[in-house]
Formats: sequence, structure tokens, C-alpha cells
Amino acid sequence: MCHVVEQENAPRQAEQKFEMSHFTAVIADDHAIVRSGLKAALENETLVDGHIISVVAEAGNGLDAIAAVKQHRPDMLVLDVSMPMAGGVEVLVETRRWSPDTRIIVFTGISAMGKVSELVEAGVDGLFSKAEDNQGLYQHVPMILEGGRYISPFFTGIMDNAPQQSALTDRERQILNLIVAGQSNKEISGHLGISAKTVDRHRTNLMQKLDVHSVAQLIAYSLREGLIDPAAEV
Amino acid sequence: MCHVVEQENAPRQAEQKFEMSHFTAVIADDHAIVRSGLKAALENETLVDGHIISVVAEAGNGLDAIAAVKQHRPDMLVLDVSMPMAGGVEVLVETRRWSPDTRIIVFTGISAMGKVSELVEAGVDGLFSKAEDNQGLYQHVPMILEGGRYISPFFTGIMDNAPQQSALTDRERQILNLIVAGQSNKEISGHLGISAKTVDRHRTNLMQKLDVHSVAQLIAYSLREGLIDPAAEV
DNA sequence: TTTGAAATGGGGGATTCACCTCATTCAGCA
DNA sequence: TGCTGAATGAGGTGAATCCCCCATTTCAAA
Repeated sequence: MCHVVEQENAPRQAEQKFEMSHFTAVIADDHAIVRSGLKAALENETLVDGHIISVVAEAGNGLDAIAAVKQHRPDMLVLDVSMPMAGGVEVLVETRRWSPDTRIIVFTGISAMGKVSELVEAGVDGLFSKAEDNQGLYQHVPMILEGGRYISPFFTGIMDNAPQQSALTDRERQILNLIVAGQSNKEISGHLGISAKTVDRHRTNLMQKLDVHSVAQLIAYSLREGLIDPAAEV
Repeated sequence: MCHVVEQENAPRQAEQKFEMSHFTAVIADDHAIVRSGLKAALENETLVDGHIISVVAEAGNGLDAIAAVKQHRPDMLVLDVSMPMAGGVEVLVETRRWSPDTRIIVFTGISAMGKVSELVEAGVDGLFSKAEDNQGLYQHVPMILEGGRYISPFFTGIMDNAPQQSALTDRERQILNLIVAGQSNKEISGHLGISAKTVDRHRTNLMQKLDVHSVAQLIAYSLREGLIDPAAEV
């Protein structure tokens, strides 16, 4: 999982499995200030047990992040989910594909239920919020590098507080996205090759499940819960 | 504007007005990683002409930011606009009220036209985007501390690219917010004490001005342009 | 094997929306 | 003083929405 790099003038002396081990990391965030803060923190402070981390690449968007992972195959990838060009989950699955041993840590500012559970189901190794104290992140990095998995209480709390399982069907979610995109029942029916009446049916079920009674409420709810992407063009 | 502090073992030696002058700053951002990155950058690197900046307080939300400004009356306030408890413009006007000599620099990740022009009209002294290179910020801080005003090209570009002045009426904007909140024409008419037909009229004008043709498109547009607040409860 | 959930589709009805035309009031402005 | 723009409101029309009723098929779990 973590390949111990021997290089430069650092003689190999790993009697203990993780003592003085050298880990490589890639940082992906669309804000330079966050990248520099993370790099400084990861490389200098708060790391225990003699772990040394080198940030070998930084990426400001999803595509660069994937490219960096393919090139460096780092031990660790720290990424935000809201990035240009490619979102968090895309980067996650591509990383798993090209560098399956890379531990993936998501460090993000979002709090929308939908996105969070998406990440957890996709199998993040670590999940931390920018809104809470960073000590939690720094403290758990070693454990994650050794194969552990850690979801911050911030997110487990969110997922517990919203147990009313929207439990939308795949089809319902699909239609929800088209509704939000501004399409009418007729347009959606053409788009999916089904009857407009069926779209209407799904729409009714949808609104019943979410307990809303108009498109406006539907969209407002969807945005809050992160069921849809606010950046999507109409 | 900038009071030169004499303290500790630093003898006053200000022959030149700003040479070795000591500036105080307050940082307000809801993400600790950004605060630490900003603090390190402002205090250590990239500052020219012998300016020294001390970060005297940090705030993680709007209310704390206002409190910190009232207490320290700093030479400079660096803040994000999307914060809990109180948004950017609120903090800005409160700061102007309690500490009118404080230079206000907004350093944010948003790009919505509406919010940006709101800030410019409110009179920010500096406006920088987290999405672009931080050098622009560091380079212009001294100039702003000396009384200058600087809006990053990132934002001037946004404001130029969208010159089609939505030019919504106050009443129209008010009704737009209620529509987005999920209210029907009848509900809005009751809420504002006017006829449902008038609400319909405003709604029609609104959609014509924005060139959209459904509630979904209306909401999507409004969110993109920052005409409304996505966090508003239904 | 039965049961149930999901997806499919039809009929119908009350309501709302989107968009017309037309008209009045009132404030600011040249 | 007339003019424009904003806000107000009425009447009406065709389309779409929201929500009932009903049914069939499929597929996986009990």
C-alpha cells in the first residue's frame, strides 16, 4: 500500500514498519491558499510517529488531479470535491482505477447530504470538513495512511440528522435533474423515450416523497440537499 | 488611517511615512485552513517596502468578525463573504460603522455577479478571488493599506461580461425571492397585500427581462447570478 | 412461490402558470 | 405641463402542473 522510498542521502533504516517512512501526497483544490496551507501543514507539523510526507504535486482542477495521480501514483491524495473540469467523485473513481493503492482523503467545505453519501458509498478513505478544526484531519492522516478509514463526526452527524432517507429511485433522481434543468414533462418524455404520463407519475411520487408541492419548492429542496448540481447550465 | 504602533523593543524610527510601519489585521473566514494560510502569507512573505503586518485576531463567522473589529479596530480586515451568522456585506457595513479607518479586503471564492456588484457598491477597498493566483492579493495589499483601492481583473471581467444589467426593480427582486422560496402567486399576494394578478404581472415582466420561461429556469438563473440567497429556508 | 417495489402508462379534474390586452395611479423629470 | 417608468389591477386563453383514480410488467427479495 505505502511504498517506502529510498532516495538522496536518506539511508534505509526501516526496522519498524512505519518508522521514518516517506509518504508521497498529491493535493487537489481549486484555491491556491488552501493548497499552500495544506502543503505546509502536511509537510511540517502535527504528524506523529515519524511519518514524513512530501507533496509531490498540486492540482487546481479535477483533470490536473487525475493526471497528477496517474503520473506520481502517490500514497495519498487530498482533494476537494467542488472543482472545475471534474468533480470529486469522478476524480475518486479515476484514482482508484489508475492508482488503486492511493489513499483518498476528501477535505471539503460542502455539507450537502447527497454529495456526502455519494462520497462515502464511492469509498473515500478519509472525509473531513473545512468548517471544523483541522486538528482532526492532521491527527487521523497517519491512521489512514496505514490502511484505516475515518469519516469526520461532522459528516456522520449530518447523515444521522437526515435519516428520513429521501430514498429516491434512480429514475426519480434522473427525472428530478431534468425538471431542475427547466424541462417540461413533454420534453422529458421525449428525452427518455417514455410517456409524458409516466414522467408525471414519477414527478408525483417524487414530490410526495420529498413533501413538496411545487417546482420551486422542489428545486429549493434539491439544492439544499445536494441532490442536484447548482452549477449545471440550463 | 494606519496608526503606527510603537511597542516592545522596537524604537520609533519612522523618518519615512510607511517605512517599517506596523499594521494590524483581522482575518475572517469560515475555514481554518484558509485563515492559517492567509496569516502565514501576510505575516511572513511577499510584503514589500518594509511593511509589517500582525494578525491580531481571527474569526470563523460574521459575528465574531464584527466583534473582533470593534475590539481591535485594525488597519485591515480580510474577509470572505460566505460565512455563517452574518454575510460579507453585513460585516462590511458594520466595520465601516465601528471602525471607519479599517481597510476592508474581500478574499472570496464566489463569482456571482449580484454579490460582486453588491460588494463594489458597498465600497470594498480590495476584492480578490480565491480562484486566481494569490500573488495579486499579496502584491496589492501595501497599496490598499496606503489608501488605494483595487478590484481584481477576475471580477472586473465578470462585471464586464455581464453588462446586460438585469435591472430588476426592487419589487421584482422581492417577488423573485418569494417565488424561489416556493410560494405561489396567491401566497405572495397575501404576503405583500397586493392582488395575485399584480404578482402575475411582475412575474411576467421578470421572466421577460431575464429571458427565461419557467420557474426552474428562473431559479437556475437567479442562483447563477447571485440574485438570491441559496441558503434561504423554504 | 408469493409478495412487493419499481417502472410503465391511461383518464380525468382542479388549479396554477405563462402570457396576452387594456387601464389607472403616482412619482420623477425635462 | 406633458412624458416616462414603475406599480397596480382586471379579463381571458391555452398550456402545464399537481394529484387523484386505474392497470400491467418486471424483477428481486421473502
